[in-house]
Amino acid sequence: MTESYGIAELAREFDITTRTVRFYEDKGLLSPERDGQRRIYGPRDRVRLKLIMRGKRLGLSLEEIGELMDLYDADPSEVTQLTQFIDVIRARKSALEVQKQDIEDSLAEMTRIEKQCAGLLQQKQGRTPAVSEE
Amino acid sequence: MTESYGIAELAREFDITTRTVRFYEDKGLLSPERDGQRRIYGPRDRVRLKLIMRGKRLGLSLEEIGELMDLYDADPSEVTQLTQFIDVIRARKSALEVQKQDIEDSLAEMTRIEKQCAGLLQQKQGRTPAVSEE
DNA sequence: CGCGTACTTTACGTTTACGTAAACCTCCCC
DNA sequence: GGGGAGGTTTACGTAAACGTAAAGTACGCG
Repeated sequence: MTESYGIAELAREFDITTRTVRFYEDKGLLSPERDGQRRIYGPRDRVRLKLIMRGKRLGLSLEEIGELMDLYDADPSEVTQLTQFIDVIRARKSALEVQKQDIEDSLAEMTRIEKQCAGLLQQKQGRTPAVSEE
Repeated sequence: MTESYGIAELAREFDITTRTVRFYEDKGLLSPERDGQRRIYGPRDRVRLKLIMRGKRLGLSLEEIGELMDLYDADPSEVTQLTQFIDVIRARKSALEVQKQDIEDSLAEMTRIEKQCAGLLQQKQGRTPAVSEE
């Protein structure tokens, strides 16, 4: 028997609201089974939700996330589809490379500022290790 | 004499609308000079706009971008401010590290899929290197 | 049976990040 | 002096991603 979850359970795990989970379903990103009127989520939904959260952290829209997940489990049969498919993936990849570069630039700047601050702190504190009292 | 730009000029360079540029000003992210009623943008505004665009590519909100830019040119005088400042920067950095990891994971997956596709393409095309004609 | 807990649908509200339109300057040029 | 070209303010519109509230269903329990 494959493991399953209720909506509250899933929401708790990913630290989102049940409203959000239903919203994602509404947008076609999730498609849980039903037990009567209740939603039953399986492992596949969990994986998808994990991908959604990662996509959000990367700043993707729900629509983009959906397209990406479609890519993940599509298997293109035609050769022309296949080559188009590869093109899409390469485009997505190079977008990610740009983003990665942006991150590295940002990290470098912040590290620079951080060190600068550390230097200032040394100066200012110098012979003042405690919080002025005593 | 320091170089300056009109709003349309700046908008063109960053491939956004003038509406957007004014909107950023409204949100306090830019603060151009004025020549009569016209806005005059200097090098500082250009740099800021570049930072804004990078922030957007990283999925940050305009508010977050503003806070970050405040960090960039703030210089905290008090020691307590300085240490808080460093904490904020470190938090920001670790968020970026998470994002970087997300990107690397995504890149890995997409590369996997890409290779899988390339393999399929080899199979299907096999002895059909050209586009059928000739 | 009534109560609580968990879930459901329906629907209007809210924030962010602009788009789009209207109506008004203002300088330059023929 | 009548246009443009480029800029301005004011203001209403919109898409995305949920929040929030209302009203109903379904189940287990003392």
